[in-house]
Amino acid sequence: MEETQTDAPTDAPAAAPKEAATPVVTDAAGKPRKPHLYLVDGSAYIFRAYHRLPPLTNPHGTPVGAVYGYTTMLWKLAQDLDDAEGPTHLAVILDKASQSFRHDLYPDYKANRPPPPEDLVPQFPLIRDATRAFSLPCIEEEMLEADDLIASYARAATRKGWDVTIVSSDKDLMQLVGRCEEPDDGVEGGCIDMLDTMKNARIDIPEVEEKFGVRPEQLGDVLALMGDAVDNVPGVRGIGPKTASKLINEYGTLEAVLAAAPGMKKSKMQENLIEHADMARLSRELVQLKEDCDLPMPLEEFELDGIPPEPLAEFLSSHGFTSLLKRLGAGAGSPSRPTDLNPAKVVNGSAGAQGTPGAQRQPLPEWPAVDLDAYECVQTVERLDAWIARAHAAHAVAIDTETSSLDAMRAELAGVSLALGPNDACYIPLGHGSDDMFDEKPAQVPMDVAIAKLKPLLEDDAVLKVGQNIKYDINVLARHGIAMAPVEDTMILSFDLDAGRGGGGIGNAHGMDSLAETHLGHTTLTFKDICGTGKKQILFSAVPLDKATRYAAEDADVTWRLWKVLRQRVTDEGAARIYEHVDRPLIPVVAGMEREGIKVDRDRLASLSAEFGGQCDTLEKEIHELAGEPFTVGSPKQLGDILFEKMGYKGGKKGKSGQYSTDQSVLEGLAAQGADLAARVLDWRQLSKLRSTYTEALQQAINPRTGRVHTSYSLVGAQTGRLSSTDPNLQNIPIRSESGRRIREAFVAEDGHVLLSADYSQIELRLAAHMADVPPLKEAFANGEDIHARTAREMYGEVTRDTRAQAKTINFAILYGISRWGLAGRLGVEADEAQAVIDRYFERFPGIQRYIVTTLEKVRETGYSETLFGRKTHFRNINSKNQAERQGSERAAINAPIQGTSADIIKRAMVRMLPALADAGLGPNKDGGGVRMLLQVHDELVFELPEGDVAAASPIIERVMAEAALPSVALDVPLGIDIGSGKSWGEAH
DNA sequence: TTATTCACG
DNA sequence: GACGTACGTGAATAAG
Repeated sequence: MEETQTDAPTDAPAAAPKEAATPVVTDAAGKPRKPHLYLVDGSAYIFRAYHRLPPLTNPHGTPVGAVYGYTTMLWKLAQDLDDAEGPTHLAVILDKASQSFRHDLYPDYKANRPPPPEDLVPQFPLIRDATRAFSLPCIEEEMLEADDLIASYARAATRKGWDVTIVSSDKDLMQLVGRCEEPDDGVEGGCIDMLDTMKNARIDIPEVEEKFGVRPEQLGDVLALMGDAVDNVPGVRGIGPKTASKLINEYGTLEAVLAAAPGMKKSKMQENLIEHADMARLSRELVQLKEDCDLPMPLEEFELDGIPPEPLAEFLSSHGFTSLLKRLGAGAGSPSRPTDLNPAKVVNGSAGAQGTPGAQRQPLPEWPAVDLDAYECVQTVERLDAWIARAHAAHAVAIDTETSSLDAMRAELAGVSLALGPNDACYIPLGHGSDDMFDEKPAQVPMDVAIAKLKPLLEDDAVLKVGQNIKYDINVLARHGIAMAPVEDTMILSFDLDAGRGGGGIGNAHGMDSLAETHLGHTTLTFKDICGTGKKQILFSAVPLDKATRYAAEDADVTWRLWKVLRQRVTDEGAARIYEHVDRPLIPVVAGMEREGIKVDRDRLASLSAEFGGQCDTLEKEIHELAGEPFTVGSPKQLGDILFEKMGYKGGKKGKSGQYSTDQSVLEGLAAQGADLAARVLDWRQLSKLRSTYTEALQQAINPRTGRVHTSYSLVGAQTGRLSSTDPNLQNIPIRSESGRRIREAFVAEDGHVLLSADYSQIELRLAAHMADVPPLKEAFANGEDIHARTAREMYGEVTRDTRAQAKTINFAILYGISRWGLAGRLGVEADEAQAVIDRYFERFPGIQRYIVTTLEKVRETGYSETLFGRKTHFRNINSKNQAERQGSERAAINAPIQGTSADIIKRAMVRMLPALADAGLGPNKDGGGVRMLLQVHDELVFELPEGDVAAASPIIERVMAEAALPSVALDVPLGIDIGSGKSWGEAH
């Protein structure tokens, strides 16, 4: 579609005859042409380009994705010079980052607008560079927004009889579309239209009418009524685009609507119209474009008279835009679009074509209620083909798999549901019917046929697959040979928006049932409703098809709706940076790690189990003897009674349940007083824990099919952004105690392979030193010093065993939000002495105190904390009247930015790791060679690789981890990485 | 189902 | 004057 070649023999995209400027513009054939001014809305463009284009970086590491998009757009426009509709004059208009007269009208104007993403900021000046490289004029004025300059230039040009095209898709500017001017001297008047270069669509009167239902000259009134959340134009509450255009169509103008309001039928809307009439009038002023600005540069200077190739070539090469550079050298040809556009955006632009009118901006009120009877059960190949064809056309499909198990590595596929829009969903049963050969199986498309049909759709780069926890579906489908991509996940969208907010519902805050309730006001069927619970629970494949269709298709339908709602919010609320650049790309990476699994030595676990079990038995007998009676050692209640009632030890503390506490610190206290029984119980507890939680459970966890243990990571498990691990939890395998450490020896590599462990050393303290700006700590890290020793030196002037240990305790206490009592407990001193230690720490490191104060101020005000990469964590109780609750939130809020930034960094490393290894020829291959990433334990990554590849892989792993914050964040401290390898995980440490 | 305890970072 | 004492997790167990 962009193959329109110019026939101009040029070495630049568009080189008009390079002659002295003449008042008459000529076309390629030398015929006079009516001037046509193109006004490019540069600022708006780069925001859109940023969100649509991949995060490219130039050779200097500067992000340039948006600049690249901008450059190709200018190239394309300049190319159109010889087109009858193309530009004869062109200028780029930019917003100057400052106040405008609208802020005087309404101080909150644009107050809601989130700051631009951090990797977009460095691209703003580059936009000017790019414009200059094309030798095009670039206009920006203090106190004026780009829209006003564009309006003023457009009017000035049409008065001269020029045609004008505004290159933008801004709805405010659409007010100008179709404006024509009859100039005084009788020359033919000029008209205004718009061009959306991303959709390659002209916007004229019919397009505006279609979008807003009113003529462009009425649009200002509609915009005033509906308001604008992004610019914070208030509008009238409860009135969206549909209602606004209906009202304007009915009454003609905003003033007429407001005047008629008292006589309208009583309704919430009518009340709002009366109550917010002033807001509507103010909004009208805010959306009014200023058309009489002074023009900083006369129109004539915008004439396109050839683009000198040298500065352009220099610009292109300095940013590594080699394909454009090649075209420039080759003389002609249009710049191509980058191939890997985010399909989500393509879909957003064309959603209206699928019979979901108005499903873009404010979808909620437009959608019909969920209708369980609207869904189709797909039982023939013909119907399956039809759904697949429609999904291809829609470019986005919500998908959900129904299976026999929550464990993706063991689950049997029962069916797949798809949704293309509200109530536009189906269920494709594939494994229904019991195994009883006398039962009649329902008609179904055979599994292998359906898989073969679905595979091209689910692997198509141009079709986005949307799921709720789609990592699960990826892994189920991977076992049927389908590598589903690209994907989006409504659960993760919700997490990146609302972590810590609790979602509103009970239970899993980001689970579908609670999301449907909060965002759609809809109560979904639950799995329990369909399959029952407990002993009577049945497999999904045994559910009758009509019931199964209602449940499964509803899930896909709801997922589709949630996606529309949440995806818009992610863009609007500034969560796109963390979602697009960290969490979304992590999905397939973590899915892959889960499928890899890790080998454990069953025999070794079994013998450890036996050993621990034997020791427990011996201890138990001794304990009963010491107690003078048999009792359940594992019962804290019975143990408490024995110790504090029967044996009369002092120091029993009762909790709120009226029970004595018998936790580790209590038993250690008793043991120190010589209570043998307490000491034995401590040993018993340790061994019993190791046996039941690890040596026994891990044997059960070995997958019979793969012979390995596959954990499941939750990407939304921890409020701070950390992963969590379940079934089994491989993030809490023992290491601190000697007998615990032996369990790690059972995690092993395949023959000829080794396990390699790479972990960030002291990453949270390093981040604290950076974020709180603590020069001595930064210096210590830069020099590779022992950080706790340095802290001791700073605080006490000398480093001894004692002062270092105390410094270490304080360093950690700081990360967790300290209290004098907490520290006193840890240090074994009185609270006032602990307070003195804290004071001393703050005195030596005032940055830390500053960090705590400013972090809490921000959280109290906004309700959330943020990591260096923009991940938000909300704290509902930060202003609670309940002191305990509030202080708990404060401690968590101090910790969250640090723990969360650390989580962001290792996630970024994980996303980059396998591509970096593959680039070095160390990618996984079919015969078990190459490096496989198996586990993540918060600050550690575990790999399995051929013994001979350790030397080649280690420096790459180290570099990717050490540089994971770049280019988005440049830390003041180096990130240290410790690497080790061996036949087992224990050995690798 | 809830509380307690303890494994990890 | 009482509150409850370090952040973030998941699993097993006893007992209601």
